[in-house]
Amino acid sequence: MRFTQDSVSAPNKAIQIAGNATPVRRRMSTADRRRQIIDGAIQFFAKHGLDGQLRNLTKELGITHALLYHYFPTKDALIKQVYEEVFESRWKPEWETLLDNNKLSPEEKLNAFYIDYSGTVLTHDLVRILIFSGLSDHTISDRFFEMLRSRLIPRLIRETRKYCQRSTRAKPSHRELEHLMGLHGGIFYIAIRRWIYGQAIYDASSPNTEQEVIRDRVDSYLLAAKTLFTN
Amino acid sequence: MRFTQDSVSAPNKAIQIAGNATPVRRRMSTADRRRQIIDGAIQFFAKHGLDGQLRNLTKELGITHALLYHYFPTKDALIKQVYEEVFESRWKPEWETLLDNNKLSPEEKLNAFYIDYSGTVLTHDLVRILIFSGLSDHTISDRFFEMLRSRLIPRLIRETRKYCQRSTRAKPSHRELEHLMGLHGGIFYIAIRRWIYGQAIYDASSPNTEQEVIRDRVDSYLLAAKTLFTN
DNA sequence: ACCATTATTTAACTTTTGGTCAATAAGCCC
DNA sequence: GGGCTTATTGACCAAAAGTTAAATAATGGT
Repeated sequence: MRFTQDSVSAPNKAIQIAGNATPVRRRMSTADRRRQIIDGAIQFFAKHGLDGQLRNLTKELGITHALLYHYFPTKDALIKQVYEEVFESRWKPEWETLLDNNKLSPEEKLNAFYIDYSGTVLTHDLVRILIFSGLSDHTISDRFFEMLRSRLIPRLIRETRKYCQRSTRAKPSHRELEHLMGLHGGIFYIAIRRWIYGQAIYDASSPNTEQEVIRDRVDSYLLAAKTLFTN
Repeated sequence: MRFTQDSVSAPNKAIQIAGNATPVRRRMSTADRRRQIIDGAIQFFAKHGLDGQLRNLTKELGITHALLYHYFPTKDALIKQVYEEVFESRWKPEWETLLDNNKLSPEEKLNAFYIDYSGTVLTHDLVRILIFSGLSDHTISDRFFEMLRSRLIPRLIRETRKYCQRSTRAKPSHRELEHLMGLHGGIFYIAIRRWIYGQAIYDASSPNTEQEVIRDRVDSYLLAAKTLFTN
């Protein structure tokens, strides 16, 4: 009886040899292996930083580090690919349509947006890689923040004004922007504490605490905006 | 005419040979050289991370990397020293006495505290090293946050309650703490944008904008606290 | 069942980098 | 000015880590 890797339990997962048995050389399709490497690299670099050693990464993947060079000419190329994947893929255009939806109130929009944003962007891999990037060259963090600035911030300001019943369409003032940054940073700080400082923020008891926290943040923001910017 | 380094413009600054002339071997006192190395290391590690190469650090200082080992037995020893200097030395006990001062109103205290905190803690070197530490082992960030948690947070909560005219002395609720974290994170985010993302936040026009921003943050926080926690 | 393709590995090379040590010479004291 | 102390250097080592090249062996097609 022959054991091809395909007939085994884990169909197309990495081999992850526990240390014994079937040191069979597994041959994946280029696309699959590439995919696997990138996914592994994302987690790996998010965890150990961009200085993480390729030999360790490939060990986790169950391949030789030399194989990496069959798929990526250099470490930097791999890192660049990781950047692309992590950021390009997680930006949701729906956020913009959500914030433009006329059927919803400003507070509903802001709450919904930040809850979803927190779930998809403020994630272990993305936040850490974002920070790693920020600490070295700013290329990624710049690009990411630029998306924020051009796509989201204007809409968030607009909704804030709507909430305050201000009808102006003037360019956002420095003060308005900073007030928003206060909210944004307050929410981002949740991710910092969790993924950078490694704090366990919420007691396991209530699973939806994060949403409640975000709601409080958003409500506080709007409330304060009203007194800061009304009349 | 002989050119001893002393007779030259920069009296006790590093040599920083531009590439030519007087490759004179300069001999400093142990204390001075040590000081210079530590100061340089703080900036260097803050900029390039703890993985920065000693040879580059010493090149900036104008010395050989071997000399470093005359002052510090190992790279870790140097890093540890950097930690000590940056963190141990910048914590102000005055913050606690300020927040305990009965002559001041809660809003005055919070404003004064966060403005000073921002000026001494939320600084290029400290913030970046803090984040670098958080990304690798949490030893430093843990220690730092613990100071915050035990010394400052209780006082900040107390003042917030005082502002809301709540007389309870109960253990801060999760919600109260998170509300405070919203403020704290909002202010920390100023530092993130500036020192991690490398953004130029304030227009050069008004030099005291940061204080105004912080004031707005604090005021918003207190305002929202009133409606969140009153009655 | 065999062949051609190419994914994968083995083994090497090179550069980087923390660390050591004997030799050198700057500054101080007499 | 001569000599002592020790700050400073140049040369070197070994391990770590990126990169390359040739050999090996799955896999798919015929």
